[in-house]
Parts: sequence; structure tokens; C-alpha cells
Amino acid sequence: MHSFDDSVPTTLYRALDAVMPPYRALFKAHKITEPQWRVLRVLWSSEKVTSAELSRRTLIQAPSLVGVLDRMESKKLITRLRSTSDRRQIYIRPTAQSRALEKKVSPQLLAIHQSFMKTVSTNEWEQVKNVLEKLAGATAVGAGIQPDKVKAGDGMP
Amino acid sequence: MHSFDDSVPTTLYRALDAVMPPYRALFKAHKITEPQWRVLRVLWSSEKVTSAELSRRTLIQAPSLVGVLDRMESKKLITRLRSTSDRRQIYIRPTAQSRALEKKVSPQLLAIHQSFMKTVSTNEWEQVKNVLEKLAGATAVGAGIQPDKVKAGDGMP
DNA sequence: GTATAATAGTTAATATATTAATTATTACAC
DNA sequence: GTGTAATAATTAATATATTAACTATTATAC
Repeated sequence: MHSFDDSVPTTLYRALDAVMPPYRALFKAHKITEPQWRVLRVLWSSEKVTSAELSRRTLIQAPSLVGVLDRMESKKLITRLRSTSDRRQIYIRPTAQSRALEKKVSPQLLAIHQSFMKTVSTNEWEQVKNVLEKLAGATAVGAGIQPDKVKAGDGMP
Repeated sequence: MHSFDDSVPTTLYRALDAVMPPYRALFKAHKITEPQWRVLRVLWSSEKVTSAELSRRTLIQAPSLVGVLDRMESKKLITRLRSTSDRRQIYIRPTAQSRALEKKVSPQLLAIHQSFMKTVSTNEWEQVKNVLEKLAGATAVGAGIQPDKVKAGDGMP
């Protein structure tokens, strides 16, 4: 029998809801939000990224990212720099202040992670990552619903 | 070595990001949102619930729930009814229309789920649920950050 | 070479999430 | 019984998410 409590999204949301509090508390202590941290995390290993790539790597969609970057810019955590080779693109760069922030936050994040990892074995966590990765690659569309369904009437010139 | 891409939140977000599209497409086809579905799903098995219990069972915090219910009420999917025994409480009840909606959507959701379940074995999925449940029960607070940290100065009358 | 399509970033409109503060009501201490 | 704490739902303020539409720029077809 299938209970909706066992559905993939519900299972993931429930887990997220349970594990996020310590992370949120940490971010709050440093006056940043979780999406803002995701941006910092990418910049941490990249020096300079276009907005589009940042969107891909943070999983934050472009329109949401605009506001996140706006607020990070006014907090002096990043700067925007228009590309000269392709003037459509904008490079996002971390400031010295944001690098300092990363140095403080990273070890604390690691500590939270390790604290969680005391609960499950390395093997178990690897298993979870593997299975979720398989699911992610599935692109199951079931029920004949198509994300990019064509509107009725299309195809007629 | 620890990469932040292996952190619990990142792993879960990435999986969610990958599996949600077919669900969102289904909800969109029926002109509801995912949080609205979560409410319907609880009402489906409960007939009448207080707002507080709905909040607990949907994992939607009370202030967010207010707006969700407002919109569902104006779409005639639920009704609000103040309790007579405890006038602070409000009962949420599904309408005939929302029950009809559930009957249409449920089998399609099941189809999506089964489609995903073709990718991983029953055992693998059970394992994932078990490990995530263990993590959820951990309440790891690591790094000495306390969610309900007392403000400096408290305790002095 | 010019019209058109594609791309990067943004704005607009609506729906949620999160924290703090408010209101109404009930419970409890005394 | 009255004052005070606790609870249920809500409002307020700010930050995100999501889809569609728009602007500027570049690529492509012809």
C-alpha cells in the first residue's frame, strides 16, 4: 500500500525540515540566509562566476538570484562586473569581507555535518547519496504530464 | 575530504530539485500549488482538522499557512469554521470540490511515484527512508550553535 | 548585411517562508 | 475572582520561489 507520507518529495521535505534548524541558526548568527550561503559556497571555489553559472550551481533560479545578489551587494558581500567580451554577461565576485565570512562559517558547518554523521555510518550516507542520485537521473514524467506541454492551438501558422 | 556538495541539505535539495518537476506540472495542470496539495493531502484522511494540527502535519508554519488557506478558501477548496468548545481554534474542512480534485490527482501522483520507483529497488528506497529518519531524529546542534539561543542580558531582573 | 532567433540578466506579479509582534481566548496561580 | 501566563490564529516585515514578460546584446540564417 502506498501512503503519500512515503512519497519522494514528502520524505525529502521531512528530512530537510528536521536537519535545517542548526544550519539556520548558524547562518542567522552570521546575519546571512541559506540561499546567500549557497552563493558564497560557490564563490568560495571559483573566484569569479557569471550569474547564469551561479544559478546552475546554486540551484537558485535566475529571477530569485537577482534579489539574493542585490541584498548581498548592498551588504558588501559580492560585487557585480559586466563582462567586456560578452556584454550580456555579468560576473559575480566575492569581496574580502565575504571570504572572511566563509573562513569563519565553513568550520562550523563542517562541525554540524560531522555531528550528523555520528548518527549514520559512512556507508549508509553514501548509499543515500547514490540512491538519490539515481532518482534524480530518472526524469520520470509519469501520468503523461509534460512539464513543457504545448498549448492547444500551437503548430498552426 | 568533505565537500559541501555532500552536505545533508545540499544532497536533499539537489534531489528535490530533480524530482519535483513532474509533480509541479501535475499540480499546475490542476491549478493548485504544492503547499496547497499538502493541505489537501492531510484533509483527505481527516475530514476536519484544526489549523495548528494542519501546520504540524503539512510542515507548513502557521504564518505561511494562513495565506495558503486564504487562497484555498477563495478557490472554494476549504472552509474555515471556528470551534465552539475553544473559540481560539479554527477547523479547516475540505469542500466537495476539493474531494473531487483529490480523486483526480491522487492516482496521477501515484503514477509519478511508481515511475520513480522503477529506478530504485524497494529495498533501496526503504533504506533511504530509514537513514533519513535516523538523521531527522538526531537533532544535531553541532558547533555550539543553539537554535533558541538566549539573548545576552537575559536572566537579570 | 539584415531580419530573426537565441541568450543573459532583469522586472513584474503572485505565492511562500521566516521571525517577531498582536489579538483573542483560555488556563492557572494566588 | 483577578492578574498573569500560555495558546491559537493572525498580521507585519522582509527574503525567496515561480512563471511570464521585457531589454539588451549576440549569434545565425538567408
